Amino acid sequence: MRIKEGNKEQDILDAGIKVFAAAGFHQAKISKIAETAGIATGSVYLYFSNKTAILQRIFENLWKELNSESSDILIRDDINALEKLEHLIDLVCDKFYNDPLLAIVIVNEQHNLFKDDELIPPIYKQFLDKGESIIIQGQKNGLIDNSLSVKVLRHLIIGSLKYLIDLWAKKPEEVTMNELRRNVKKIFITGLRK
Amino acid sequence: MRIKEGNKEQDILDAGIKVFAAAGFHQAKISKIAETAGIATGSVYLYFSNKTAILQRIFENLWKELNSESSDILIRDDINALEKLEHLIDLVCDKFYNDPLLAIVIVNEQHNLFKDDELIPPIYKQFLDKGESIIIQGQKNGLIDNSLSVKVLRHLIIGSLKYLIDLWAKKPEEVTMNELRRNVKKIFITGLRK
Amino acid sequence: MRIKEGNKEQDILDAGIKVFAAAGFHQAKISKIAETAGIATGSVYLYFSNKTAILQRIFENLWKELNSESSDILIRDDINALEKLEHLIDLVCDKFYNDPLLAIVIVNEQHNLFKDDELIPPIYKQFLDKGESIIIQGQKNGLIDNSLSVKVLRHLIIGSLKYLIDLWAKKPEEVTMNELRRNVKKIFITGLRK
Amino acid sequence: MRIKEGNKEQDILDAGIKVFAAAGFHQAKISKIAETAGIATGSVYLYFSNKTAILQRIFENLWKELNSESSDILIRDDINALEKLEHLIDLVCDKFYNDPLLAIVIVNEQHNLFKDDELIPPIYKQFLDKGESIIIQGQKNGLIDNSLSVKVLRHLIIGSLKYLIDLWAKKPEEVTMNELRRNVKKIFITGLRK
DNA sequence: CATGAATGAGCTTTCATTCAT
DNA sequence: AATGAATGAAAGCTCATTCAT
Repeated sequence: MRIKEGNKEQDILDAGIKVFAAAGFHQAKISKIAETAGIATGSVYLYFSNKTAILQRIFENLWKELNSESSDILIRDDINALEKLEHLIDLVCDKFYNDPLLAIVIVNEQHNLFKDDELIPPIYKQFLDKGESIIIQGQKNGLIDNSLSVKVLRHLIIGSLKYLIDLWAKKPEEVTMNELRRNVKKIFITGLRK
Repeated sequence: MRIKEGNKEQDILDAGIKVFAAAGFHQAKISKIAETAGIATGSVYLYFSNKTAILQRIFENLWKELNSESSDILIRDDINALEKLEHLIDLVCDKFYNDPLLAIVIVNEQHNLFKDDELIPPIYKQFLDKGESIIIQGQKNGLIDNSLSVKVLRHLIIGSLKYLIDLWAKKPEEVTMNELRRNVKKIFITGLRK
Repeated sequence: MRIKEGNKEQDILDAGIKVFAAAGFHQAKISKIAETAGIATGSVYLYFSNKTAILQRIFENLWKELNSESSDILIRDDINALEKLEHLIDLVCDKFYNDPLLAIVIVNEQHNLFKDDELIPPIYKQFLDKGESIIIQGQKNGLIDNSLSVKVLRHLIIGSLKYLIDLWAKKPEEVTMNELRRNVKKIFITGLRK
Repeated sequence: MRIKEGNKEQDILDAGIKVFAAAGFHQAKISKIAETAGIATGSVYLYFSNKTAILQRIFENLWKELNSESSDILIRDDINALEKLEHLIDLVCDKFYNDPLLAIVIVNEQHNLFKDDELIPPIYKQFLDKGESIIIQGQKNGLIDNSLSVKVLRHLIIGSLKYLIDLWAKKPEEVTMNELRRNVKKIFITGLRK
């Protein structure tokens, strides 16, 4: 039998990121993804049940990674909540800095999954919960203004980052990742501090 | 009088907002927009050259309106830059508060236009420039930290607002517009202040 | 607007019979049906929701017609049950004699509908019921052997006719319709008589 | 010994009957047949050149068996033509009674072979010829009406049986095989007798 | 002989856009 | 201007068949 050479599943995910980033989810053709991955169209369906499943897995992998790495931040007791938030921002910025195409896909195509609640990987919600728990911790310790809504805050931070990262990924000449990172931290940390 | 024709064009735009908000740009059918507007499918093409043109006009109209109203804020000399920014945030919040469906469309479908630079209405860039000039003014007057990047800031504010407004439009029971507005102001104004 | 010329729905049904007869339901391509009907592929879907719906309508139309015409036979009081059966056989034979392609479709593709009970037009069951009621009448009047099962009989007659009509439609040189009709009547009527 | 290989071929045929009966020829997947047979998909092609060949062999085996067994009936001189026909009917009924799935396949999928004359196993025609020769014998001996067409008769009997057996195989609760057998014999034998 | 991953042609269905009326 | 029937290109997905191991 023909043995799987290399890791075709990963090839498809990589190709998916490229094609989704370039064309958007709906314009992306499976045949183009297959071609980019160097396999036949039909082979895509050996690894993923449909186009959405590819996008879903891209998301899942990203948040699984970020969630895992953020766990280390969460449990540290040598830094306070605001410093933890800074690390969280760094985590996200670093991830996307190393994979601009992934950034574009995440920012622009996330809503294709969010229309159907089932498609949102639970791991994503876990990641958001982590951020939320840091904010709550900060409020308890008097570092973060108690009058601020946790729900609003977590979306505010995510939203800002997403928008900026998309800007950076599409026009890296207009803003560097470090500049972006520094500004975001400055605003949020100063703004959040009581 | 041209009221009748003018109305029909507006009917299509209103229908477009409804249908785009409900189904997303790519899933939205022209036939559904026509039906919602109370006209025949083919008649849509008497007013708009294609589906994208409808979305484009929705954007243009929004930013035209916001741009026009923000002019009044910009020229006031009785308030400082930070207060002007507060008014800008109010302007945007009020607009979307009165038209949640529009909010959903703007937030989720904007990237369908941004893929092609030609499709971005110049008026949108003018609006961003207004915000930028307020920030620069604030930096000159020593109200806003000079080390912050104007370009990053303007996208940061827009991005945050967009994400939060989308949250509010889709799940108004989770967060009120006033809560949202208060939080955003608190963070940005405190964060921006030197 | 473009006005419907002719009867496109009927054109599609006629084309469907031709193509289903030649290629079988599963091999039949919608594009071929459209071509045969002289319209564009997509236009088929203005009249029928899918391929199965075309087959379904072909069946429905046939049995509607046969059911309607058999009503006249059923209510006659100048002929007995066996004579009524003879007329029923004539009815079916005449119908198919005038439309051999329809015969092939009915005989060979019926089971594509019968897999899903919902797809069987109720009118077909009504037709079978008519035949059954004639047999019961004949049994009551002592013309038909009481020991024969009505259920078996009605399927026996239908099954024989279907098989023979298919033979005739595919190889008309091997057997004439009149020969077929005469033989069927002879066997069943003599066989059924007490 | 070659038992092992012989078994595998038979496994595929048995699996084919199951899958064809359940899903129909066109919906039946080779992979499903392989799985049912307990072998790999590709292995099917070591024994059969394609999907149609499996169906073809199922037919061939059936008619080979029936043809062989009917030879014994044909040469008997202790019973007349009508009694021989009765035995032939019993033969067919018994065969299907012991293999209802086979019955379903034979009845519903036969036309997939009959579209191409080459695919019809010659042995099938030999079986029909046997039936024909019995009828001719009966006509010579004055037991069967001379005015009846041999060709029509042989198809009439086969067709009736097929349709009824399908009914029985699919809804055994509605009619027993013995009831079916009794009815068929009664009608044909009485109907055929001069 | 056996495997099952890989192939890719093929087909149904959708829908933005056109155009005859 | 208005209509809505008609168009036909386009793409997701299936699965019989192949073939490298």
